[in-house]
Amino acid sequence: MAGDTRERILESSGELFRRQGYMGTGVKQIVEAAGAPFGSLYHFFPRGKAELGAETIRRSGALYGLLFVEFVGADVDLVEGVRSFFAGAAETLRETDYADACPIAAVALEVSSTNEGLREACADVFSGWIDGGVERFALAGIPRDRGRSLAIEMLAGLEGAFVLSRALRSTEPVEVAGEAAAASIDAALREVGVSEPAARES
Amino acid sequence: MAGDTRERILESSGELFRRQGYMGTGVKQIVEAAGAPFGSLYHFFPRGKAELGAETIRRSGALYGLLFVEFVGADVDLVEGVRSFFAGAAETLRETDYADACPIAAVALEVSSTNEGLREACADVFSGWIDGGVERFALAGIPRDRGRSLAIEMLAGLEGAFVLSRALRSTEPVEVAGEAAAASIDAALREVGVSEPAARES
DNA sequence: GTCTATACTTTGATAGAC
DNA sequence: GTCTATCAAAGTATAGAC
Repeated sequence: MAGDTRERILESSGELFRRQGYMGTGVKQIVEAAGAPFGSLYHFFPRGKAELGAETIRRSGALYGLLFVEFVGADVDLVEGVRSFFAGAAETLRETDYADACPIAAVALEVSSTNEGLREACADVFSGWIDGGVERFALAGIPRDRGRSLAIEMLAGLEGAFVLSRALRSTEPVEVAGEAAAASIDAALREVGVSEPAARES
Repeated sequence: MAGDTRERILESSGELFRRQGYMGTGVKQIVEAAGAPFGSLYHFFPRGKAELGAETIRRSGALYGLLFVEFVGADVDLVEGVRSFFAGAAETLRETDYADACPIAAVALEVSSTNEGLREACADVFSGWIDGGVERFALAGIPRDRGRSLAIEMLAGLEGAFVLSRALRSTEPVEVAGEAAAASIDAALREVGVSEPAARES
């Protein structure tokens, strides 16, 4: 089908950026992993690595956002959903030998001070994730200003835990961060006056 | 004095790795920033960039650990010390145009799956930071097993907030993470039965 | 022992054959 | 339109002058 190799290139670059970052991944490595001829990259992405990088960040970011919705949909208990999301992240780390964590964090840290275009792409992804969290928390009755702090706290805990877990080769940080996030959300629900979290949502 | 250029090289590589990561920083850029002749690098670090990288990680990590002790020493209130540490991190971000955050996180994410030697160096630094946190918390009466979770939670919050703050060019995540860490530590102190946190420590 | 000039490899990118 | 062969530049590392 048309656009197939283009999609495979984006998929490969996503996996490689996640593991090695932007600067640590060569375009030759990307096309090889995608099983695509070298020239295809510049056919589909005329502006080269920078264009591919920006699109990869936005695509990977959107997909990861969907993963969160899958675990913490409007139909499941918020706190339990968050718990299972972090548990799933820990499981993925174990299964991939601590390679697959956040799809864009490595790139974000590399480029934030050196490549404005890619930095913006990362910022847009993070902003979208935060907004998504705010909306989900609002469904559970948490006001948006409180929800924003909560979403940032949860996301920061997850991102930092990924850094630690990958370096330490242990899921402990992700597990600890998951419990912390669950506790904070639970506390916020109580503040708002939801004694039984599930009640309001079902 | 002897060893001066060697120290300057380590200092420059530390600053550059912090901003651009390991793969994004060339050895030529390092010696230029250090004002050192190119050959000096291989004189002081015969095994090249990898050796320099490992030593830079351990040195930068140790220095950053000292910074934490400076803010959260045994003589200051634990919760207030943590608050001021995060506030100082936010101030540094603003002052450096969101460049100076964690000295090793960018490197850690890049190398954890591709360079075992550097990954180990990062893991040792993170472990040292966590242990330092556990000890400081123990001084405040928090049991070591609880203190370990607390230290990991605080560090993960900080690291993740750095990722977000640099990409978003906003100190909001670091401020939110600081409040969250302070709240968790405060809660842990209450669990342990310290109604007035400062009392036990002074 | 310090450093400059050079070697070798890999990188991102392109021109042009099909 | 798809891809192979090649280029210029930047990367790390080394050899050898002083």
